[in-house]
Amino acid sequence: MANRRANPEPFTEVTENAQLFADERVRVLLPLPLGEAYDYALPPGMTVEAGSIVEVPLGQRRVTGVVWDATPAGGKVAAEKLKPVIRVFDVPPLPEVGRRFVDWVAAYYLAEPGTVLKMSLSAPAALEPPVPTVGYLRGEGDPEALGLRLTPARRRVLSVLADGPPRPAAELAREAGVSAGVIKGLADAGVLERVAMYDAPGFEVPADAPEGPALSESQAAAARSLSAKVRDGFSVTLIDGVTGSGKTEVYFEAVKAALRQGRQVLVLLPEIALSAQWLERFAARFGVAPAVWHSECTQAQRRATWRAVARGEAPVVVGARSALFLPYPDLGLVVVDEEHDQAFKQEDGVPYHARDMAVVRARLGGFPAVLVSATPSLESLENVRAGRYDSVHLPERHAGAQLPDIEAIDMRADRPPPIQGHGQSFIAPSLRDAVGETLAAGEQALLFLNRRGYAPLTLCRACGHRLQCPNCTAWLVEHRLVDSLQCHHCGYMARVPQSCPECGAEHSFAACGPGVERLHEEVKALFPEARVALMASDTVTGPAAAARFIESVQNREIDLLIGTQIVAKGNHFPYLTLVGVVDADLGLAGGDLRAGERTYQLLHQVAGRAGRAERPGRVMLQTYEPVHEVIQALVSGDRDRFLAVEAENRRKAGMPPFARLAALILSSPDEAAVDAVARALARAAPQGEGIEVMGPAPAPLAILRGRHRRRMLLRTRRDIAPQPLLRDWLRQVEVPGKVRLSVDVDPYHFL
DNA sequence: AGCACGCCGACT
DNA sequence: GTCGGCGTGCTC
Repeated sequence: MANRRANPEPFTEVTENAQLFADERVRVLLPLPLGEAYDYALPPGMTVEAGSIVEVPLGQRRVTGVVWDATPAGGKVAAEKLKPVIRVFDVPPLPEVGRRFVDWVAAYYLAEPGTVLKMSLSAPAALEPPVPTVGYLRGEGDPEALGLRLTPARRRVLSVLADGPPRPAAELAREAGVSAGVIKGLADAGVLERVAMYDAPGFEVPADAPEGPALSESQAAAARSLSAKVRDGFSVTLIDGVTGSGKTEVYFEAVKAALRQGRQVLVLLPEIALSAQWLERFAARFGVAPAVWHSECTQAQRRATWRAVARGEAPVVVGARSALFLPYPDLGLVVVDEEHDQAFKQEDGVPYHARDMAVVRARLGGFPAVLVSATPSLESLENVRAGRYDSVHLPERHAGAQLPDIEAIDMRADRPPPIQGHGQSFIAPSLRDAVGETLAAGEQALLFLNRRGYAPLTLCRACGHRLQCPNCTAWLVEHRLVDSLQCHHCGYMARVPQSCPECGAEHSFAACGPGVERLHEEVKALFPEARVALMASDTVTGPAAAARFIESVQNREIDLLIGTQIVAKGNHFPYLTLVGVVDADLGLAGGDLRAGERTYQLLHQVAGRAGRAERPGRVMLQTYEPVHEVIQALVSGDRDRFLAVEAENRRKAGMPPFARLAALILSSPDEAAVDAVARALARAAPQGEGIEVMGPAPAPLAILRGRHRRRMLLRTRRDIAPQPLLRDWLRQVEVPGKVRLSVDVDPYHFL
């Protein structure tokens, strides 16, 4: 049931101390890639202030923009050419700190300010006044005096309304057990009064939440120190603690401290859509649900949340990275949970890193940022080491549960035997036995394989032809569940052909290597009795499906779960005691800068799914390289030594976090045109002490969506900001329209 | 980002 | 002869 309230909704007050513009010229930043704010004429009688959200004409259309800074002196566009501001929206102005943040992000990532602003204006419907529902109250009119017969139905309506708040007709009719006609009749006669009702945001989080669970000494100390920081302006603290060490409980105390100060709190999660468990935890602690913001929110939810945030009526927002750009009037704490997660790096649109920008937002707003992880990023650890960030260690596992025992299976010695009728198999005998024992004990097992579909490569046995994407330099992956071939890079889909497109041989395709669907097949052959479920992004479509899956595992309706990294994210399965990582080497190939770090983080997180209740967990890693430092680190549990080695390798190689990188990606359907621009860029490359340019080279995905791609990499010493170099560099090179040049500052992926 | 203006193929 | 394809370019 929606919360409603009868107080008037519209926002009309003028912000205190606001500098109202009386000039006839205002600068308006539009959420478009225009390079700069445009000047508009302010019609007589209309007043705006910096941050006012306005509608202006642009060419043939009307767009929403934000009055950006103080009135420009003069301006380069002649006053006669200025078009007038059409209207000012009746919402609070975008706060000063939010505007500075947009400018900061745009400058850092060399993006157009307008494209960054677009992320702040992401709920257009929120700007329009809400449409009220009609509510009914007991009115002045006396039924007797009006000569109205008090039928039992009418009497029930009046008695329902006697005690309380106004209700919409449908609700009132249901409560009183009458038809809508009775209510309408009473209202028309004047016995009931009609009032406008607005959906209340319902995001209020009490500042005096009940006491949480008892904290251990170290947790309590950490909580106290974080809570104290909430009063002390900007700081960054890394909470570094293993799964189950109570990190969430600790930062909840900081949330509570910020709420007590009357300030807003933002918690960023990597994939909010999959974190129903986090929301339950929050609700259990604070008694209410927080405002939620992510890409899967409906238009109505976005509208309500944006509005509530802007009006200061959403004390706690939990969201994906884009929640950083909401118009908080008084943000007082930002928490980045799972701070190492690469999902915080946005790759399309403006490529920004939400963890880093959360720190920037905290600095601009003068409040603390808290980064949380069981496997912190090397960046954050280096910031701690250098004294830029504080850190809090939460060593012990809470409530006596044991860390899982991790072992490596050497696949060279413990080879999976072929299965009749299935060809290759991928589960080593020792893992198979362990799964058998686990199921026999009535416990659950998870087989983790971070590869969607049936097989990563399909080829023709007759001629060796490999099924390739027509638009990309990538193999097509067969998805048997939906009977299609898919490109995981561009979304291309096709039916599996009957015969080889190259040699025409019939039924000649052979699957190479495992995907989760193929693993599923093998598992069904090995454990025909087990109830098996497959969890991948194509079987889990959206948060509701994810919640159903998780629930069925928790209810023990499933014995054996097969999943991609979608299962790694923060789900708690109390009866899961065995995790088998089918291909622990998978992420290590390819020579990516962060391959080792990422694989360690992912497998550590997957391993954490095992044995979280009172049952001890067991984790088995299938590997062809058991001596690899990542595998060794997981098996020995010596995370810090691994990170030290990894950091030392990066330092020696002159790579982040000990240097700065920026990638240039050129793309065009016309290969010659891309190469011409690449050569021109190479000629104009910046030079100097501590500056290095690599490339151009074909990108690892040399053709993506039909566009030829070239990469260049600028590397600078940590103390040299790459942005001025990049700006200077790009200014010198003419880029024809059909060639796209994008800049990725602090790149994470090297595709 | 839209939307218009602008030059080349299949249709009333 | 027009309707319409989407390639370039502008929007205060």
